Amino acid sequence: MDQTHDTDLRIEHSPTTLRELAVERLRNAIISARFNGGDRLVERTLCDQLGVSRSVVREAIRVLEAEGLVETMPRSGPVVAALDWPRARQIYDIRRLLEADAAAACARKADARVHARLQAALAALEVAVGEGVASRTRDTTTAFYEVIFTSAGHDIAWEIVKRLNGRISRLRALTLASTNRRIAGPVHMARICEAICRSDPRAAEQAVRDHLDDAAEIAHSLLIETP
Amino acid sequence: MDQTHDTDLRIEHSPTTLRELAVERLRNAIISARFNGGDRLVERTLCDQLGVSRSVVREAIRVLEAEGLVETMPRSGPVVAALDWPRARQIYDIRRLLEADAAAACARKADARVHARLQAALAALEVAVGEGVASRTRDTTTAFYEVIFTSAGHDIAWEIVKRLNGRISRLRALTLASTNRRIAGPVHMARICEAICRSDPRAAEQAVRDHLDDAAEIAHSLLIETP
DNA sequence: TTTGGTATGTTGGTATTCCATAATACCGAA
DNA sequence: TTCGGTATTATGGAATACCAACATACCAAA
Repeated sequence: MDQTHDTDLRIEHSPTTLRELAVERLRNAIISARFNGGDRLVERTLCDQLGVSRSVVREAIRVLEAEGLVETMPRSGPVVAALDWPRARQIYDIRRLLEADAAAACARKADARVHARLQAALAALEVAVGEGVASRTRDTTTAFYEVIFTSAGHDIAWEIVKRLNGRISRLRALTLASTNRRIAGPVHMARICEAICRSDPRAAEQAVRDHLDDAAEIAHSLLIETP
Repeated sequence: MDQTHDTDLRIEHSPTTLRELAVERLRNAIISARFNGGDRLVERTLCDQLGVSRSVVREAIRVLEAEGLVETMPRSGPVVAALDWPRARQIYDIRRLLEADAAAACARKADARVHARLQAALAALEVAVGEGVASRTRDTTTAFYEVIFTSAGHDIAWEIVKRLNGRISRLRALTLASTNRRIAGPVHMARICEAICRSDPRAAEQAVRDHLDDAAEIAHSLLIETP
Protein backbone atom coordinates (compact mmCIF):
# COMPACT_ATOMS: atom_id res chain seq x y z
CA MET A 1 0.00 0.00 0.00
CA ASP A 2 2.98 2.29 -0.35
CA GLN A 3 4.73 2.12 -3.69
CA THR A 4 1.81 0.51 -5.44
CA HIS A 5 -0.14 3.71 -5.89
CA ASP A 6 0.08 3.78 -9.65
CA THR A 7 -0.56 0.12 -10.17
CA ASP A 8 -3.66 0.15 -8.03
CA LEU A 9 -5.98 1.68 -10.56
CA ARG A 10 -4.31 -0.04 -13.42
CA ILE A 11 -6.78 -2.01 -15.44
CA GLU A 12 -6.33 -5.70 -14.93
CA HIS A 13 -5.06 -6.77 -18.25
CA SER A 14 -6.45 -10.21 -18.62
CA PRO A 15 -3.24 -12.18 -18.33
CA THR A 16 -5.01 -14.91 -20.19
CA THR A 17 -3.54 -15.37 -23.53
CA LEU A 18 -4.93 -18.51 -25.00
CA ARG A 19 -1.53 -20.06 -24.91
CA GLU A 20 -1.12 -19.51 -21.19
CA LEU A 21 -4.47 -21.10 -20.59
CA ALA A 22 -3.43 -24.07 -22.65
CA VAL A 23 -0.19 -24.37 -20.71
CA GLU A 24 -2.09 -24.26 -17.47
CA ARG A 25 -4.62 -26.86 -18.53
CA LEU A 26 -1.98 -29.22 -19.79
CA ARG A 27 0.16 -28.71 -16.73
CA ASN A 28 -2.74 -29.49 -14.46
CA ALA A 29 -3.63 -32.51 -16.51
CA ILE A 30 -0.12 -33.83 -16.04
CA ILE A 31 0.14 -32.87 -12.39
CA SER A 32 -3.17 -34.42 -11.52
CA ALA A 33 -2.01 -37.64 -13.14
CA ARG A 34 -4.67 -37.47 -15.81
CA PHE A 35 -1.80 -38.05 -18.18
CA ASN A 36 0.72 -40.60 -17.04
CA GLY A 37 4.43 -40.66 -17.53
CA GLY A 38 5.31 -41.90 -21.00
CA ASP A 39 1.95 -40.98 -22.50
CA ARG A 40 2.20 -39.49 -25.94
CA LEU A 41 0.89 -35.98 -26.47
CA VAL A 42 -0.43 -35.98 -30.00
CA GLU A 43 -0.72 -32.42 -31.21
CA ARG A 44 -3.83 -32.74 -33.31
CA THR A 45 -5.61 -34.62 -30.57
CA LEU A 46 -4.77 -31.92 -28.06
CA CYS A 47 -6.10 -29.35 -30.49
CA ASP A 48 -9.47 -31.05 -30.35
CA GLN A 49 -9.42 -31.55 -26.61
CA LEU A 50 -8.41 -27.97 -25.86
CA GLY A 51 -10.34 -26.39 -28.70
CA VAL A 52 -7.40 -24.35 -29.94
CA SER A 53 -5.24 -24.34 -32.99
CA ARG A 54 -2.11 -26.28 -33.51
CA SER A 55 0.25 -23.35 -33.12
CA VAL A 56 -1.09 -22.70 -29.65
CA VAL A 57 -0.66 -26.31 -28.70
CA ARG A 58 2.84 -26.43 -30.05
CA GLU A 59 3.93 -23.30 -28.23
CA ALA A 60 2.39 -24.61 -25.04
CA ILE A 61 4.32 -27.83 -25.43
CA ARG A 62 7.56 -25.89 -25.78
CA VAL A 63 6.85 -24.22 -22.47
CA LEU A 64 6.09 -27.48 -20.72
CA GLU A 65 9.15 -28.98 -22.29
CA ALA A 66 11.28 -26.25 -20.76
CA GLU A 67 9.60 -26.93 -17.43
CA GLY A 68 10.67 -30.54 -17.61
CA LEU A 69 7.13 -31.88 -17.62
CA VAL A 70 7.30 -32.98 -21.22
CA GLU A 71 10.09 -34.53 -23.20
CA THR A 72 10.29 -34.43 -26.95
CA MET A 73 12.20 -37.09 -28.76
CA PRO A 74 13.51 -35.92 -32.13
CA ARG A 75 11.12 -37.66 -34.46
CA SER A 76 8.49 -39.17 -32.29
CA GLY A 77 6.92 -36.14 -30.71
CA PRO A 78 6.27 -35.06 -27.16
CA VAL A 79 5.62 -37.48 -24.32
CA VAL A 80 4.89 -36.86 -20.66
CA ALA A 81 8.15 -37.05 -18.76
CA ALA A 82 8.50 -40.05 -16.52
CA LEU A 83 9.85 -39.72 -13.02
CA ASP A 84 12.18 -42.23 -11.42
CA TRP A 85 13.70 -42.17 -7.99
CA PRO A 86 17.18 -40.95 -9.02
CA ARG A 87 15.62 -37.87 -10.54
CA ALA A 88 13.14 -37.31 -7.75
CA ARG A 89 15.98 -37.59 -5.30
CA GLN A 90 17.92 -34.90 -7.08
CA ILE A 91 14.91 -32.66 -7.04
CA TYR A 92 14.47 -33.09 -3.32
CA ASP A 93 18.16 -32.39 -2.80
CA ILE A 94 17.93 -29.15 -4.75
CA ARG A 95 14.79 -28.10 -2.94
CA ARG A 96 16.51 -28.77 0.35
CA LEU A 97 19.32 -26.40 -0.55
CA LEU A 98 17.11 -23.63 -1.90
CA GLU A 99 14.34 -23.83 0.65
CA ALA A 100 16.64 -24.03 3.64
CA ASP A 101 18.51 -21.00 2.37
CA ALA A 102 15.30 -19.09 1.75
CA ALA A 103 13.87 -19.95 5.15
CA ALA A 104 17.03 -18.79 6.87
CA ALA A 105 17.06 -15.55 4.91
CA CYS A 106 13.40 -15.04 5.67
CA ALA A 107 13.96 -15.62 9.37
CA ARG A 108 16.74 -13.08 9.29
CA LYS A 109 14.87 -10.26 7.64
CA ALA A 110 11.16 -10.86 8.20
CA ASP A 111 9.18 -8.25 10.08
CA ALA A 112 5.84 -8.42 11.87
CA ARG A 113 3.91 -8.06 8.65
CA VAL A 114 5.62 -11.05 7.15
CA HIS A 115 5.06 -13.03 10.33
CA ALA A 116 1.38 -12.29 10.08
CA ARG A 117 1.20 -13.33 6.46
CA LEU A 118 3.05 -16.50 7.24
CA GLN A 119 0.72 -17.40 10.06
CA ALA A 120 -2.27 -16.70 7.87
CA ALA A 121 -0.86 -18.97 5.19
CA LEU A 122 -0.25 -21.65 7.78
CA ALA A 123 -3.81 -21.39 9.05
CA ALA A 124 -5.17 -21.70 5.51
CA LEU A 125 -2.98 -24.70 4.99
CA GLU A 126 -4.27 -26.40 8.11
CA VAL A 127 -7.83 -25.82 7.02
CA ALA A 128 -7.10 -27.25 3.58
CA VAL A 129 -5.43 -30.31 5.03
CA GLY A 130 -8.47 -30.79 7.22
CA GLU A 131 -10.72 -30.71 4.19
CA GLY A 132 -8.60 -33.39 2.58
CA VAL A 133 -8.81 -32.03 -0.96
CA ALA A 134 -5.49 -32.69 -2.64
CA SER A 135 -5.50 -29.68 -4.92
CA ARG A 136 -6.35 -27.28 -2.11
CA THR A 137 -3.61 -28.72 0.02
CA ARG A 138 -1.17 -28.31 -2.83
CA ASP A 139 -2.15 -24.71 -3.45
CA THR A 140 -2.01 -23.63 0.15
CA THR A 141 1.32 -25.34 0.63
CA THR A 142 2.60 -23.47 -2.39
CA ALA A 143 1.25 -20.22 -0.99
CA PHE A 144 3.01 -20.83 2.31
CA TYR A 145 6.35 -21.28 0.60
CA GLU A 146 5.72 -18.37 -1.66
CA VAL A 147 5.57 -16.08 1.34
CA ILE A 148 8.89 -17.42 2.55
CA PHE A 149 10.68 -17.07 -0.76
CA THR A 150 9.35 -13.71 -1.84
CA SER A 151 9.72 -12.08 1.54
CA ALA A 152 13.31 -13.31 1.57
CA GLY A 153 13.79 -11.64 -1.80
CA HIS A 154 14.54 -14.96 -3.45
CA ASP A 155 12.33 -14.52 -6.50
CA ILE A 156 14.48 -16.47 -8.88
CA ALA A 157 14.95 -19.38 -6.51
CA TRP A 158 11.19 -19.44 -6.14
CA GLU A 159 10.75 -19.72 -9.88
CA ILE A 160 13.07 -22.68 -9.86
CA VAL A 161 11.36 -24.37 -6.94
CA LYS A 162 7.97 -23.90 -8.51
CA ARG A 163 9.20 -25.61 -11.61
CA LEU A 164 10.72 -28.46 -9.66
CA ASN A 165 7.50 -28.86 -7.74
CA GLY A 166 5.68 -29.30 -10.99
CA ARG A 167 7.87 -32.23 -11.80
CA ILE A 168 7.35 -34.03 -8.52
CA SER A 169 3.79 -32.95 -8.05
CA ARG A 170 2.37 -36.31 -8.93
CA LEU A 171 4.36 -37.66 -6.03
CA ARG A 172 3.24 -34.81 -3.87
CA ALA A 173 -0.34 -35.67 -4.56
CA LEU A 174 0.37 -39.10 -3.21
CA THR A 175 2.57 -38.10 -0.30
CA LEU A 176 0.12 -35.44 0.79
CA ALA A 177 -2.62 -38.03 0.75
CA SER A 178 -0.76 -40.49 2.93
CA THR A 179 -2.23 -40.41 6.39
CA ASN A 180 0.85 -39.89 8.47
CA ARG A 181 1.77 -37.12 6.11
CA ARG A 182 -1.47 -35.33 6.76
CA ILE A 183 -0.38 -35.02 10.33
CA ALA A 184 3.36 -34.60 9.91
CA GLY A 185 3.09 -32.04 7.12
CA PRO A 186 1.38 -29.26 9.02
CA VAL A 187 3.48 -29.98 12.08
CA HIS A 188 6.62 -29.38 10.08
CA MET A 189 5.19 -26.27 8.54
CA ALA A 190 4.27 -24.99 11.96
CA ARG A 191 7.82 -25.55 13.12
CA ILE A 192 9.13 -23.61 10.15
CA CYS A 193 6.70 -20.80 10.73
CA GLU A 194 7.50 -20.65 14.40
CA ALA A 195 11.26 -20.57 13.85
CA ILE A 196 10.90 -17.74 11.36
CA CYS A 197 8.66 -15.76 13.67
CA ARG A 198 11.25 -16.29 16.40
CA SER A 199 13.84 -14.93 13.94
CA ASP A 200 15.90 -18.06 14.38
CA PRO A 201 17.54 -18.80 11.01
CA ARG A 202 19.29 -21.97 12.09
CA ALA A 203 16.12 -23.50 13.44
CA ALA A 204 14.18 -22.50 10.35
CA GLU A 205 16.79 -24.10 8.14
CA GLN A 206 16.71 -27.29 10.16
CA ALA A 207 12.93 -27.44 10.18
CA VAL A 208 12.89 -27.18 6.39
CA ARG A 209 15.46 -29.93 6.08
CA ASP A 210 13.51 -32.23 8.37
CA HIS A 211 10.37 -31.58 6.42
CA LEU A 212 12.01 -32.39 3.11
CA ASP A 213 13.80 -35.45 4.43
CA ASP A 214 10.43 -36.71 5.46
CA ALA A 215 8.79 -35.95 2.14
CA ALA A 216 11.68 -37.47 0.23
CA GLU A 217 11.47 -40.65 2.24
CA ILE A 218 7.81 -41.09 1.45
CA ALA A 219 8.48 -40.38 -2.20
CA HIS A 220 11.26 -42.92 -2.11
CA SER A 221 9.07 -45.65 -0.75
CA LEU A 222 6.48 -44.84 -3.40
CA LEU A 223 8.91 -44.84 -6.29
CA ILE A 224 11.08 -47.76 -5.35
CA GLU A 225 8.38 -50.30 -6.03
CA THR A 226 6.91 -48.71 -9.13
CA PRO A 227 9.77 -47.67 -11.39
CA MET B 1 31.76 -47.26 -20.05
CA ASP B 2 29.77 -49.31 -17.62
CA GLN B 3 26.03 -48.66 -17.69
CA THR B 4 26.12 -47.00 -21.09
CA HIS B 5 26.25 -50.25 -23.01
CA ASP B 6 22.84 -49.94 -24.54
CA THR B 7 23.11 -46.28 -25.42
CA ASP B 8 26.43 -46.82 -27.11
CA LEU B 9 25.06 -48.43 -30.20
CA ARG B 10 22.05 -46.23 -30.34
CA ILE B 11 21.71 -44.29 -33.55
CA GLU B 12 22.62 -40.68 -33.17
CA HIS B 13 19.49 -38.92 -34.21
CA SER B 14 20.57 -35.65 -35.72
CA PRO B 15 18.95 -33.28 -33.25
CA THR B 16 18.81 -30.43 -35.69
CA THR B 17 15.28 -29.27 -36.04
CA LEU B 18 14.99 -25.80 -37.48
CA ARG B 19 13.53 -24.60 -34.23
CA GLU B 20 16.48 -25.76 -32.18
CA LEU B 21 18.80 -23.99 -34.56
CA ALA B 22 16.77 -20.84 -34.19
CA VAL B 23 16.85 -21.12 -30.41
CA GLU B 24 20.58 -21.54 -30.49
CA ARG B 25 21.15 -18.61 -32.79
CA LEU B 26 18.94 -16.32 -30.78
CA ARG B 27 20.43 -17.44 -27.52
CA ASN B 28 23.92 -16.76 -28.80
CA ALA B 29 22.83 -13.40 -30.13
CA ILE B 30 21.57 -12.46 -26.69
CA ILE B 31 24.49 -13.96 -24.80
CA SER B 32 27.03 -12.28 -27.00
CA ALA B 33 25.33 -8.97 -26.32
CA ARG B 34 24.37 -8.55 -29.95
CA PHE B 35 20.93 -7.86 -28.58
CA ASN B 36 20.83 -5.69 -25.51
CA GLY B 37 18.54 -5.83 -22.53
CA GLY B 38 15.21 -4.23 -23.32
CA ASP B 39 15.54 -4.65 -27.07
CA ARG B 40 12.34 -5.68 -28.74
CA LEU B 41 12.29 -8.93 -30.62
CA VAL B 42 9.90 -8.34 -33.48
CA GLU B 43 8.74 -11.65 -34.81
CA ARG B 44 8.65 -10.85 -38.49
CA THR B 45 11.99 -9.14 -38.36
CA LEU B 46 13.48 -12.24 -36.80
CA CYS B 47 11.85 -14.31 -39.52
CA ASP B 48 13.78 -12.34 -42.09
CA GLN B 49 17.02 -12.38 -40.16
CA LEU B 50 16.88 -16.11 -39.48
CA GLY B 51 15.28 -17.07 -42.74
CA VAL B 52 12.55 -19.16 -41.15
CA SER B 53 8.82 -18.94 -40.75
CA ARG B 54 6.95 -17.28 -37.98
CA SER B 55 5.90 -20.49 -36.28
CA VAL B 56 9.53 -21.42 -35.82
CA VAL B 57 10.39 -18.03 -34.41
CA ARG B 58 7.46 -18.04 -32.04
CA GLU B 59 8.23 -21.46 -30.65
CA ALA B 60 11.84 -20.48 -30.27
CA ILE B 61 10.80 -17.42 -28.32
CA ARG B 62 8.72 -19.56 -25.96
CA VAL B 63 11.79 -21.61 -25.20
CA LEU B 64 13.94 -18.58 -24.53
CA GLU B 65 11.15 -17.13 -22.44
CA ALA B 66 11.17 -20.21 -20.25
CA GLU B 67 14.92 -19.88 -19.97
CA GLY B 68 14.50 -16.38 -18.65
CA LEU B 69 16.39 -14.76 -21.49
CA VAL B 70 13.40 -12.94 -22.90
CA GLU B 71 10.27 -11.56 -21.30
CA THR B 72 6.94 -11.22 -23.02
CA MET B 73 4.35 -8.69 -22.06
CA PRO B 74 0.87 -9.77 -23.18
CA ARG B 75 0.29 -7.44 -26.08
CA SER B 76 3.56 -5.76 -26.62
CA GLY B 77 5.66 -8.72 -27.62
CA PRO B 78 8.92 -10.19 -26.44
CA VAL B 79 11.87 -8.14 -25.27
CA VAL B 80 15.33 -9.20 -24.20
CA ALA B 81 15.31 -9.55 -20.44
CA ALA B 82 17.28 -6.91 -18.63
CA LEU B 83 19.61 -7.84 -15.82
CA ASP B 84 20.00 -5.73 -12.71
CA TRP B 85 22.18 -6.37 -9.72
CA PRO B 86 19.46 -7.73 -7.39
CA ARG B 87 18.68 -10.44 -9.88
CA ALA B 88 22.28 -11.17 -10.75
CA ARG B 89 23.01 -11.43 -7.06
CA GLN B 90 20.28 -14.01 -6.61
CA ILE B 91 21.66 -15.99 -9.50
CA TYR B 92 25.12 -16.02 -8.00
CA ASP B 93 23.66 -17.06 -4.66
CA ILE B 94 21.87 -20.01 -6.22
CA ARG B 95 24.90 -21.03 -8.19
CA ARG B 96 26.93 -20.92 -4.99
CA LEU B 97 24.56 -23.36 -3.34
CA LEU B 98 24.29 -25.75 -6.26
CA GLU B 99 27.90 -25.68 -7.38
CA ALA B 100 29.32 -26.04 -3.91
CA ASP B 101 27.08 -29.03 -3.30
CA ALA B 102 28.01 -30.59 -6.62
CA ALA B 103 31.70 -30.07 -6.08
CA ALA B 104 31.51 -31.67 -2.66
CA ALA B 105 29.58 -34.63 -4.01
CA CYS B 106 32.01 -34.95 -6.86
CA ALA B 107 34.98 -34.89 -4.51
CA ARG B 108 33.32 -37.61 -2.47
CA LYS B 109 32.62 -40.05 -5.24
CA ALA B 110 35.01 -39.25 -8.08
CA ASP B 111 37.45 -41.93 -9.20
CA ALA B 112 40.67 -41.75 -11.18
CA ARG B 113 38.84 -41.53 -14.47
CA VAL B 114 36.92 -38.48 -13.34
CA HIS B 115 40.08 -36.92 -12.02
CA ALA B 116 41.67 -37.36 -15.41
CA ARG B 117 38.70 -35.83 -17.20
CA LEU B 118 38.69 -32.93 -14.82
CA GLN B 119 42.36 -32.25 -15.33
CA ALA B 120 41.91 -32.43 -19.07
CA ALA B 121 39.07 -29.94 -18.89
CA LEU B 122 41.20 -27.68 -16.75
CA ALA B 123 44.05 -27.85 -19.23
CA ALA B 124 41.71 -26.98 -22.09
CA LEU B 125 40.40 -24.08 -20.08
CA GLU B 126 43.86 -22.73 -19.46
CA VAL B 127 44.65 -22.90 -23.14
CA ALA B 128 41.42 -21.09 -23.99
CA VAL B 129 42.08 -18.37 -21.46
CA GLY B 130 45.54 -17.96 -22.93
CA GLU B 131 44.04 -17.48 -26.37
CA GLY B 132 41.81 -14.78 -25.02
CA VAL B 133 38.75 -15.66 -27.10
CA ALA B 134 35.69 -15.03 -24.96
CA SER B 135 33.50 -17.72 -26.48
CA ARG B 136 36.17 -20.40 -26.13
CA THR B 137 36.74 -19.44 -22.53
CA ARG B 138 33.03 -19.65 -21.89
CA ASP B 139 32.71 -23.06 -23.50
CA THR B 140 35.66 -24.62 -21.75
CA THR B 141 34.54 -23.22 -18.42
CA THR B 142 31.15 -24.77 -19.03
CA ALA B 143 32.79 -28.07 -19.93
CA PHE B 144 34.78 -28.03 -16.70
CA TYR B 145 31.67 -27.61 -14.62
CA GLU B 146 29.81 -30.15 -16.65
CA VAL B 147 32.32 -32.78 -15.60
CA ILE B 148 31.78 -31.86 -11.96
CA PHE B 149 28.00 -31.92 -12.09
CA THR B 150 27.49 -34.98 -14.22
CA SER B 151 30.08 -37.07 -12.44
CA ALA B 152 28.41 -36.13 -9.18
CA GLY B 153 25.13 -37.37 -10.64
CA HIS B 154 23.58 -33.92 -10.37
CA ASP B 155 22.04 -33.80 -13.81
CA ILE B 156 19.07 -31.72 -12.87
CA ALA B 157 21.09 -29.19 -10.95
CA TRP B 158 23.30 -28.91 -13.99
CA GLU B 159 20.32 -28.09 -16.15
CA ILE B 160 19.39 -25.34 -13.76
CA VAL B 161 22.89 -23.93 -13.59
CA LYS B 162 23.22 -23.95 -17.35
CA ARG B 163 20.06 -21.93 -17.58
CA LEU B 164 21.18 -19.48 -14.94
CA ASN B 165 24.48 -19.11 -16.72
CA GLY B 166 22.61 -18.10 -19.83
CA ARG B 167 21.04 -15.27 -17.93
CA ILE B 168 24.27 -13.89 -16.56
CA SER B 169 26.35 -14.73 -19.57
CA ARG B 170 26.57 -11.20 -20.74
CA LEU B 171 28.21 -10.40 -17.44
CA ARG B 172 30.39 -13.44 -17.74
CA ALA B 173 31.64 -12.22 -21.06
CA LEU B 174 32.73 -9.05 -19.33
CA THR B 175 34.06 -10.61 -16.16
CA LEU B 176 36.01 -13.21 -18.07
CA ALA B 177 37.54 -10.44 -20.13
CA SER B 178 38.68 -8.42 -17.15
CA THR B 179 42.39 -8.83 -16.74
CA ASN B 180 42.59 -9.82 -13.11
CA ARG B 181 39.88 -12.34 -13.83
CA ARG B 182 41.93 -13.94 -16.54
CA ILE B 183 44.45 -14.80 -13.90
CA ALA B 184 42.19 -15.44 -10.93
CA GLY B 185 39.71 -17.60 -12.84
CA PRO B 186 42.01 -20.45 -13.75
CA VAL B 187 43.64 -20.29 -10.35
CA HIS B 188 40.29 -20.86 -8.69
CA MET B 189 39.47 -23.63 -11.10
CA ALA B 190 42.78 -25.27 -10.37
CA ARG B 191 42.04 -25.12 -6.66
CA ILE B 192 38.66 -26.75 -7.24
CA CYS B 193 40.18 -29.43 -9.41
CA GLU B 194 42.94 -30.11 -6.94
CA ALA B 195 40.56 -30.38 -3.99
CA ILE B 196 38.38 -32.85 -5.87
CA CYS B 197 41.36 -34.93 -6.93
CA ARG B 198 42.45 -34.95 -3.29
CA SER B 199 38.92 -36.19 -2.44
CA ASP B 200 38.48 -33.29 -0.05
CA PRO B 201 34.81 -32.24 -0.19
CA ARG B 202 35.13 -29.36 2.26
CA ALA B 203 38.00 -27.80 0.38
CA ALA B 204 36.23 -28.25 -2.94
CA GLU B 205 33.14 -26.57 -1.55
CA GLN B 206 35.15 -23.68 -0.23
CA ALA B 207 37.08 -23.26 -3.46
CA VAL B 208 33.81 -23.01 -5.39
CA ARG B 209 32.47 -20.44 -2.97
CA ASP B 210 35.59 -18.33 -3.23
CA HIS B 211 35.42 -18.49 -6.96
CA LEU B 212 31.81 -17.37 -7.07
CA ASP B 213 32.29 -14.66 -4.49
CA ASP B 214 34.97 -13.31 -6.72
CA ALA B 215 32.86 -13.50 -9.86
CA ALA B 216 29.90 -11.95 -8.10
CA GLU B 217 31.97 -9.07 -6.89
CA ILE B 218 33.17 -8.25 -10.38
CA ALA B 219 29.62 -8.51 -11.67
CA HIS B 220 28.52 -6.22 -8.89
CA SER B 221 31.01 -3.54 -9.77
CA LEU B 222 29.95 -3.80 -13.39
CA LEU B 223 26.25 -3.59 -12.69
CA ILE B 224 26.20 -1.00 -9.99
CA GLU B 225 27.15 1.81 -12.32
CA THR B 226 25.10 0.75 -15.34
CA PRO B 227 21.64 -0.17 -14.08
C1' DT C 1 -0.81 22.61 -24.78
C1' DT C 2 -4.21 19.52 -24.57
C1' DT C 3 -7.67 16.78 -26.75
C1' DG C 4 -9.38 13.74 -30.08
C1' DG C 5 -9.03 10.98 -33.93
C1' DT C 6 -6.54 8.38 -37.44
C1' DA C 7 -2.96 5.45 -39.56
C1' DT C 8 0.15 2.01 -39.14
C1' DG C 9 2.70 -1.72 -37.04
C1' DT C 10 2.66 -5.84 -34.18
C1' DT C 11 1.04 -9.53 -31.67
C1' DG C 12 -2.32 -13.36 -30.69
C1' DG C 13 -4.63 -16.62 -32.99
C1' DT C 14 -6.63 -19.52 -36.84
C1' DA C 15 -6.84 -22.26 -41.01
C1' DT C 16 -4.76 -24.57 -44.65
C1' DT C 17 -1.30 -26.70 -47.05
C1' DC C 18 2.85 -29.35 -48.06
C1' DC C 19 6.63 -32.38 -46.96
C1' DA C 20 9.44 -36.00 -44.64
C1' DT C 21 9.54 -39.80 -41.93
C1' DA C 22 8.29 -43.52 -38.58
C1' DA C 23 5.20 -47.05 -37.78
C1' DT C 24 2.13 -50.27 -39.41
C1' DA C 25 -0.16 -53.24 -42.40
C1' DC C 26 0.02 -55.95 -46.24
C1' DC C 27 1.59 -59.07 -49.71
C1' DG C 28 4.30 -62.02 -52.57
C1' DA C 29 8.17 -65.30 -52.96
C1' DA C 30 11.32 -68.72 -51.05
C1' DT D 1 5.66 -70.11 -42.38
C1' DT D 2 8.90 -66.75 -42.60
C1' DC D 3 11.47 -63.28 -44.85
C1' DG D 4 11.91 -59.17 -47.55
C1' DG D 5 9.95 -55.57 -49.74
C1' DT D 6 6.05 -52.20 -50.61
C1' DA D 7 1.89 -49.36 -49.73
C1' DT D 8 -0.62 -46.78 -46.32
C1' DT D 9 -1.30 -43.97 -42.56
C1' DA D 10 -0.30 -41.10 -38.63
C1' DT D 11 2.24 -37.52 -37.15
C1' DG D 12 5.49 -33.85 -36.54
C1' DG D 13 8.04 -29.96 -38.98
C1' DA D 14 7.35 -26.07 -41.53
C1' DA D 15 5.49 -22.39 -44.47
C1' DT D 16 1.93 -19.19 -45.65
C1' DA D 17 -2.09 -16.32 -45.66
C1' DC D 18 -5.39 -14.21 -43.06
C1' DC D 19 -8.04 -11.63 -39.33
C1' DA D 20 -9.03 -9.14 -35.00
C1' DA D 21 -7.39 -6.67 -31.11
C1' DC D 22 -4.41 -3.66 -29.42
C1' DA D 23 -0.45 -0.21 -29.09
C1' DT D 24 1.97 3.48 -30.72
C1' DA D 25 2.97 7.43 -33.12
C1' DC D 26 1.42 11.01 -35.47
C1' DC D 27 -1.51 14.76 -36.91
C1' DA D 28 -5.11 18.14 -36.68
C1' DA D 29 -8.23 21.04 -34.23
C1' DA D 30 -9.62 23.58 -30.10
